[in-house]
Amino acid sequence: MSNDRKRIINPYAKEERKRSDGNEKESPSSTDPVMKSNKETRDAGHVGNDQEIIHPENNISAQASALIISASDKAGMEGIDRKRIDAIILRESGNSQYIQSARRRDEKVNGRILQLRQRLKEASPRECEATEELDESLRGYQQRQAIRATCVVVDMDMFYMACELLSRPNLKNKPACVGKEMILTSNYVARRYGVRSAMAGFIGRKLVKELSGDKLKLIQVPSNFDLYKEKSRIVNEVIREYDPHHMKSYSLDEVYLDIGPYLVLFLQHKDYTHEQIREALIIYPAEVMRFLQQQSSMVCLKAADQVVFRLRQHVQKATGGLTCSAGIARTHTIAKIASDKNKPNGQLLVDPVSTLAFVRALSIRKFPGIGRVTEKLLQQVCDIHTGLDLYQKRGLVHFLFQPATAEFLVKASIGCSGEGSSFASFGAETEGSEHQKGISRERSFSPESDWALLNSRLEDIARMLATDMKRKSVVGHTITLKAKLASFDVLTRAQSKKGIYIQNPDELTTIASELFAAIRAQHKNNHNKKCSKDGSSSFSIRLLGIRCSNLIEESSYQAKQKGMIKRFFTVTPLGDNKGSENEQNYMTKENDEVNCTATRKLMFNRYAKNQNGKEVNSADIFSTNSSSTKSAVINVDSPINIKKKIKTDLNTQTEHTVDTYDVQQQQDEEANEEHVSCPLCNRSFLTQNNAKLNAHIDACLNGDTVRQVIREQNCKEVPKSRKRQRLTDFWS
DNA sequence: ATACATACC
DNA sequence: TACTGGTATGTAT
Repeated sequence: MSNDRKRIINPYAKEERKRSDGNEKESPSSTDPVMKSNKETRDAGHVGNDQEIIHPENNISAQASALIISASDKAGMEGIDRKRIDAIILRESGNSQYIQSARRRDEKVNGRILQLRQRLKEASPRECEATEELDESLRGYQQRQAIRATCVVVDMDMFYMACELLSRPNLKNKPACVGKEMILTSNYVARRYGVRSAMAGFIGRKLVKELSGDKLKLIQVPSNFDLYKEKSRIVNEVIREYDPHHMKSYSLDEVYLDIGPYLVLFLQHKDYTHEQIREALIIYPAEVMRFLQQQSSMVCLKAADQVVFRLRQHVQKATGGLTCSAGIARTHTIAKIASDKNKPNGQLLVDPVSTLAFVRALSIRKFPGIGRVTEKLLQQVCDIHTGLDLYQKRGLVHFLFQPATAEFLVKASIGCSGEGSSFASFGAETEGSEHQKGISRERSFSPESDWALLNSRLEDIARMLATDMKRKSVVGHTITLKAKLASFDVLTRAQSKKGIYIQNPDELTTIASELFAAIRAQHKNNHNKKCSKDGSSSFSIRLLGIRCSNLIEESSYQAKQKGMIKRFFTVTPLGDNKGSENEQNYMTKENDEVNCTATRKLMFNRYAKNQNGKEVNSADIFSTNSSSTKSAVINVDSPINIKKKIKTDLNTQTEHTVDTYDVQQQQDEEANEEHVSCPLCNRSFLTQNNAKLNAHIDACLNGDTVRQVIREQNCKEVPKSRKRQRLTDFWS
């Protein structure tokens, strides 16, 4: 295990850059303490009850640490005068709303720190020890580790900026960045002045101006995402040749892949050119794992390093000169960390046997998933700063943090985090847990309090989101509205209704508006209570966003919908009240207001009458053979929505009874040849115009039929509104 | 189920 | 002159 323990450090990179961040110092023995007795590490696992690990925030950097973006942890920012930069940032931030909000957030984190310290104080040393059970599971993780380093992360160097530099090479030696109000990325000259991504533009300008003694000015190039997308597409295309099977782009400038299969062909056929390997790779090589295990470790490492070096050259050539950096390791997490080590235009291979030593030497902030806050908590509560600290105090971490968090942290400390995307389970993991959990759109603007204007912005956002959802063919169950006040406080409000999934922009808008109104109401209410004098403080908003989560495939929802509609109508009207288990889900909730079963029976009878007793497959009714009408089906209401409308009708029947059937619409339909009849009212429709049919069914369910059903049910006349009202009006 | 927090680029 | 983004996911209750 120890003979070929060797870390290949960037044998091909042009420049070996000096590092002063202390992460390169010789790491502790890499013999595996998880495997041996953990006696000596146990002692370090508990921070003494009365040990003072509080660092009073007297210096600027500490004060700034959680407040501002002052990462020196970024490539190209080593050895800069961080203190001076932080001081300028703090000063320039002044007392803006933003910085005040950041302070409030930071105070909350400090509160958490105190809370955790208190828990720690009350704990017995015993509780903070690593349990045998924990170490047992860690051994399990380690044993399941991939043996070969085949995971690769390719990260483009200062991507947006580099794209711009292609056409503006003169900016290379001046401090420059992409982005106006918000800096997206900066070049390496600007980074020396502390200018980095996610920094406000005016801060960046001030930094350069001041730190250059007023000699230089930050050049800000507006972003051009079309260009970046195009370059990104080229990069993806190149990288796909190295791993067509699991290559995945994480963002415009980051790609994950596994070169295991490529290595097999590379090693099996030494005479193959890249083109030949690429062709052969389309058929997944069998027994990749076994083959690579049979090769010596050294051979695999060399080959991997060589292949990735070629890949990077390939990318550079194909993009007209964009450089990238890469990490190669046993897991994608380690590869990701490694990709940053020799940036720019470099690569780092972490030998599997050196992985432990590698992660132990890392500052915890380097681990993807440990950000500003977690770093602060770990540092100030547990005195944990490095991967080694994290490992040694794993018992403490388990005691203090939620199980999921603790597991993540401890796995990170032994280099096993994100192991799901390691080669062995890459495919399965990414297929299985790949599905997106949510999708959202949000937009910032200058603080605005005009209600109508805000709502029109909300509608725009809903439309954008609906477009995205349609493109991805997903429908969402939970709708969340997010609003950021002028004070930068963020309020959210969510809603989800059983069995209902949304994609349609109008429905999205409706729900979002309702949620927004609720937020406003609550906010005004709160504010009125606080300021007894006058509650007229305006509700000023600087950001609106909508998010859909609990996503499912559009097609599966369609299938479900069809099934539901069919069941809704085909359940025997004489059956008992219980129905199928599905039906019960949909039917029970509103029994108080409406006798749903009775309603359903009546509607079924109507339906059956119209069909002359012949059973009709609802799928035949609600979809046509046209392939471009996919979306229309979504608009067909689920039973619960129908009931909601019935309920609404009942509640507001006197002034709000709806007749959505449009004369013009009817004429349009009559002018055409091919017709299909509505299952409820028997009116006929174009088969091609699915949207109209669905709109009609919707309207029909809302209007005539339901009204009649209710009338029959209630045995009394429901006054009919003379006024025509469109469906959309009904909803607003 | 939902409000809020954290992280990423 | 102005004056801090957008998207996704996890945690706490």
